[in-house]
Amino acid sequence: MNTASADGPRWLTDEEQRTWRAYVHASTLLEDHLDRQLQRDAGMPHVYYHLLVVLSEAPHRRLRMTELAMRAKITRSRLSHAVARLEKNGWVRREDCPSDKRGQFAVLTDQGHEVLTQTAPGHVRAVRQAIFERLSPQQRESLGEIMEIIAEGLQPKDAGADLPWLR
Amino acid sequence: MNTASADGPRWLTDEEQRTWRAYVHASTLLEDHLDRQLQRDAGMPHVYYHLLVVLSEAPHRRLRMTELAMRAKITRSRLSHAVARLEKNGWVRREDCPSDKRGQFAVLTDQGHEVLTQTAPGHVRAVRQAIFERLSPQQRESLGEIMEIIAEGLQPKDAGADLPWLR
DNA sequence: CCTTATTTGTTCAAATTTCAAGGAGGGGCC
DNA sequence: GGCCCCTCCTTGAAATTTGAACAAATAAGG
Repeated sequence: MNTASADGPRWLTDEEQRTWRAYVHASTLLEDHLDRQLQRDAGMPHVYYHLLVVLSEAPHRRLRMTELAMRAKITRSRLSHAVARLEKNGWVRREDCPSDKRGQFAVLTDQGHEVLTQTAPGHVRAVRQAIFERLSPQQRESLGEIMEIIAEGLQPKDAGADLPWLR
Repeated sequence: MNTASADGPRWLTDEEQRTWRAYVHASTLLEDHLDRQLQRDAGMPHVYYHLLVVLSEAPHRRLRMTELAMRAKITRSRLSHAVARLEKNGWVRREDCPSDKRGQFAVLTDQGHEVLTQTAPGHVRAVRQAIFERLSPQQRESLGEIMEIIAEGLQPKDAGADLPWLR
């Protein structure tokens, strides 16, 4: 007595309920945990750290603002503020785009790269301790598959042109 | 050439790397998605909505602030601000605790309960579409187990007395 | 060329979150 | 009672995020 009503607002089964609750708790605690760990050791929240990571993997460690926003799954507005803050820290630099006068590149500075290499081990350790060390091989595999499915569903995988999820 | 170095900063395997990235993307997109859905349909972000849900499940729809903070996995400070906001909306009311003059109860008002029943179906639909509809039965089961493990690891399950994770 | 959309990135104000105190009450102990 | 320590919750300021609005530049069509 919990599942469906013809077409009405189907509820969640008890197990789905439990699963959803567990997800919310885990993701809340984890993001909190990482934010604190990184704020303490790297002086920035997880989102900012992730921006540096994405930049570090890009060719010449630089990316157009919009591209960076897409890869980090955040809005352009949020990115503008974030980059402004990271720029003050000297970890990122802005550069004009020659071919498009509207465009801006976000560039990871040497200093930014340095912070990354200094703090990456600690961050990785935190992630490993929180997740991988606790899961069986099958669970590790499942988690990856599941998260890719969820992410794909929330983001038009054929995006690039239209990005309704980018506001 | 990616796993370990005796005791040094072990990295993540390529697969762990992919999994972690997928997790970050999925959780970011999902939280964003739900925040927008609820902000639009219920006039509040997901965290606030969750507070109302937790209250609605408590006896007499009331909980001590600290207890509510623990169940919602947020800090007391954050909760104070949140309840102040929900109070302005008329969805939550504060009440003094008779037995402990320091204590406060957060009580879900009828109005708050009304908002919840009105918006719950939409929220549930969003969750179902984003997660359960896309996963196989095995995956649904795995997800629950995995998230419970992660949550448990991040939160001293025998807590109640000491809550270092609560700042 | 000109006009009209679209895209790019920023900015402002409001909302939310974090972090460091702080006020007040409770409880143990002498 | 008096003292000390801990808990409960709030507060204020700074940091971050959101959402709407905007200027500039580009693209598209005629």
